[in-house]
Amino acid sequence: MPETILVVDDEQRIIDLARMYIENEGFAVASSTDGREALQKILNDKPALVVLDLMLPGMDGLEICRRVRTQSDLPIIMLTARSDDIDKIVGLELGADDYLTKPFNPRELVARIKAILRRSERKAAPEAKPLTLGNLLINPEQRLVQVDGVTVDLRMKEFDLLLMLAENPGIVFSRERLLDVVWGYNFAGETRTVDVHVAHLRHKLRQMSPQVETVWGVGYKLVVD
Amino acid sequence: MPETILVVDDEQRIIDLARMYIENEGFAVASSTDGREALQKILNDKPALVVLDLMLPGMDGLEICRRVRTQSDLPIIMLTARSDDIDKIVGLELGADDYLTKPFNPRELVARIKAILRRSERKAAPEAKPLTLGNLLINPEQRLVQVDGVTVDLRMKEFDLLLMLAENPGIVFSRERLLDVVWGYNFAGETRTVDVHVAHLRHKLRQMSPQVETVWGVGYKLVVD
DNA sequence: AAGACTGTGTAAAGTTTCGGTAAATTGTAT
DNA sequence: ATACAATTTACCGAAACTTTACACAGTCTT
Repeated sequence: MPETILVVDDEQRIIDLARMYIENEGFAVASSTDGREALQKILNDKPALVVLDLMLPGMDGLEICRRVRTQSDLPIIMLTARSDDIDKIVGLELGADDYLTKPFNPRELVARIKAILRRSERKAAPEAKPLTLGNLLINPEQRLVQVDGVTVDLRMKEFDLLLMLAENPGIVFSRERLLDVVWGYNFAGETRTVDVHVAHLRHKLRQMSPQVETVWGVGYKLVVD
Repeated sequence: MPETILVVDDEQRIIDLARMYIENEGFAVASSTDGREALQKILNDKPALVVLDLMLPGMDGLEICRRVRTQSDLPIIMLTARSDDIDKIVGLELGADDYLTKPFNPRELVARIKAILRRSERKAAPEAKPLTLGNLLINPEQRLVQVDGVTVDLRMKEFDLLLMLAENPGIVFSRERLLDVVWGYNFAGETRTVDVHVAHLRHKLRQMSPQVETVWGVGYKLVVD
């Protein structure tokens, strides 16, 4: 399921233009021509980012920006008609993430959307410290795995899966839970996928002292013995 | 024990960003989003330097700066949203040591922090000392790179990229992270840009013993073997 | 012990990512 | 303004990885 970008502008023409380019990049687009309605949609559609015109009927962009900011740090790109306005907005420091003057280049808009999402999507990596479990060593920031000092090559999903299990030894995770965490909450595929990666892990980590155990009918856990 | 830099800004996003790069240079980071709290922390945490946003809730940056100055000559770098403001501040002569306009380049911020600390004569943290890794030599001050004593011509981005990787050998960096550090956090472009520069590096540094490795689906790292 | 259900292993199909080349764009110096 | 250098974008084919499919093996229930 693609991420949604909410575009708020009183000119339908602008919305259509933006929609064309944004959808072309694989995002979904929601839109509104009215300030109040926009606030509603922010709550309902849970957009990943809002493109917000300064001048709006209902409630102006500044006010919306301010209100959103009291609630969340949802990324906002402000559109203004005159470049003077940018100084004004920036001066107010109400926490928009970027600014663009009309007429804007749609490609530029898309580039900035991507840049901001790239930044804000950075997964909070809580534990970056190396981790030892029996003869297993995991260094998250190097994405390095060793068993008895011997480096084992793991692929991305294998590593993420092992890390998840190893950070919580003994804890049972359902396949659904593992999909949520390792694959992302919007993963649409089969839970069986997890099984395959567990199989790969077991195969590559034969010599590992903590073992990936199956909890029948429930999921998997890592046991340290 | 590392020196502490106190970062004061009302936007948590900015703080997080600054923290990432400053800590990466071996400093500790304290932070505050509120003016009054900041004054407290200056007393408690005894920072070596303060990065201070002009606009703040609680008490604005100018006032804090003024108060600190009555007590000590703790180095201060002021952040402002508009370049106009700098003239204003400088006019007030309240003795900040440097100024930076938002959006700022995090590398630039770090560079100025180091410059000021160096100037203020305490033995500053990890200096821009030459760096050796296998048969690779990097001298950041001269922006000089040698492999087996043979100088290699690198372009600006190539050098910055290599330096980032070489300062943290073994650590995996996502393209996003590299864009943030080398290109600046408001770079609005493709992540693939990184790939091209990595390709150039590999081509120019065939003989280098540490190698730039691809971590599939994640990013790049420099491995020393 | 049979039947129903859950998990494993293997391989093929599908998808994404990456590296290289070249073209387009931007920046810099003449 | 023009030429040259550096950076960024575009695109394709290859490689790496992921997911699906399916037959078989194991486990639990009655």
